Amino acid sequence: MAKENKTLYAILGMLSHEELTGYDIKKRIDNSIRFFWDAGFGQIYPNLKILEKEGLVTKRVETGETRPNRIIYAITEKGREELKKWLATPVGEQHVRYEILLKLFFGSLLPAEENIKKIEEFRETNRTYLETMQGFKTCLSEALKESDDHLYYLLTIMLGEKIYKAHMEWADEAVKLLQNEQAVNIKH
Amino acid sequence: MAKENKTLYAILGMLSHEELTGYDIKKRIDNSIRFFWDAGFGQIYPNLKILEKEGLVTKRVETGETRPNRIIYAITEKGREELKKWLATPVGEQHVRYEILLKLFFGSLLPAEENIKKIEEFRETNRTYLETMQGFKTCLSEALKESDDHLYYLLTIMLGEKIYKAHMEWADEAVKLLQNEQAVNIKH
DNA sequence: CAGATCATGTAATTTGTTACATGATTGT
DNA sequence: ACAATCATGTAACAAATTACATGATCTG
Repeated sequence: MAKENKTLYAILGMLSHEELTGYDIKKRIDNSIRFFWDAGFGQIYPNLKILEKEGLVTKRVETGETRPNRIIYAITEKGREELKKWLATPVGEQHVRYEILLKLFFGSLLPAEENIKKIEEFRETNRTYLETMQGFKTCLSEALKESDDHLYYLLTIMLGEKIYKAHMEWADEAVKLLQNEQAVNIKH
Repeated sequence: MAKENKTLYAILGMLSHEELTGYDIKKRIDNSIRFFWDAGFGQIYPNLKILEKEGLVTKRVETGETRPNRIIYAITEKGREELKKWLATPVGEQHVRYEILLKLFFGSLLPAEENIKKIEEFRETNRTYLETMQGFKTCLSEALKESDDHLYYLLTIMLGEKIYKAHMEWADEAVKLLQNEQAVNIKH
C-alpha cells in the first residue's frame, strides 16, 4: 500500500459513509472537504482502481438504460480496517505554501501600492471563504443532533473560520503598516 | 519559461539580495521562508541549472584549495526583470492541505480520546511554531530600521503568528467540544 | 575519532494538474 | 438550441520528495 497517498484515504473515508460512484465522490469532496483536501477526477478514478486492486473496495456496475453506466464502489471490511489504521497514525509535519507570502517577502522590488493591492485582494478572497464557512455552519446546526459525524464536520468548519478570520485580520494590519511606511517615505 | 514552478522564483528572489551558492540558498530558505515555502536540494540544484539556461542567472566557480569547489550564482538584469514580472502577477487561488482535518473529518470511526490526543499534539506543534515566529520577530526588530526588505519580512512573520495562534485557539475549543460530547455519552 | 557542516549533484518515484476524449440527458 | 449535469476515463506533463552517491573539513 502506498505510504503517502492521502487522497486514497479521503476517497476511502467518503466510501465509509455510503456507496458511491467516482462522480459522486467528487461531489461529496466539493461539498465538504475541498477547502482542506481537494481532489480532481484525474485523481479519483485512478485511485479507485488502486483501492479495488488492494481489496479495500468492491465495485458493482449499474447498467443504465437511459443514463450512462454507473460504477458503484463500496468499502470492504479490510478497507474499513485500513482506513481506521491510517486515521490512528499521528499527523506528520504539515507544510503549507503561501504564494502571497512568497511574493510579499520580495515585495521591496515592487512599488508599495502593488503590494497593498495584493493584500486587499487576498482579504477579499478570504472574506468569501469565511462566508462559505458560515453558510456551512448554518446548514449543519440542524443536522447536528443526529450523528457524531456532524460534530467532526463542525470541527473542520471551525478551523476554517478561525483561519480565514486570521487572514483578514492580518491583511488589515499589513495594509495599515504599508500605508504608514508610504506616508513616511513621501514626507522625506 | 515554466508556468507554475514558483520555487524557481523563490531561488531567484534569494539571488536578488546577494550572490549565493546552492548550498547557501538552502540555508537562506531554511532561515526565512521555509514556513511558507520550503525547498530541498533536490529542487534547488536542478532549478539553478534551469535559471542559468534561461539566462536569468550567471554562474562562477570558486576553486577552493582546502574546501570543496563552490558554484556561485548571481542574478542577471533579465533575471531581475523576470522576477519583478512574476511578483506583479496576481496571486491565484491558493489551496492548502490539512492532514489533521482530513483525519478529523472521519474522526467518528475512532474513539474520541484518540481525536483529542491528535488535536493536543497539533496544539503543541503550533505552540513551538509560534515561539519560532516570536524569536524571528525579536531578531528582526533591530534590523528593521535599515531597509524596506525587513518590513516585508515582518509581514510574513505577522501572518505566521496569526495563523499559529488561530490553530491553538481552535485546538482549545475543539478539545473542549469533544470532551463535553464524551461526558454526555458516558452519562447515557 | 565521531558527528556535524560544507558542497554538489542525479535518479527514481510519487503526486497532482491539465488537457483530451466521448456522449447522453435534463433544464432553461 | 444551448448550457449544465451526469458519467467515465487516459495521457502528458509538472512538481516535489526521497534516496543514493561522494568526500573533505571543522568542532567537541
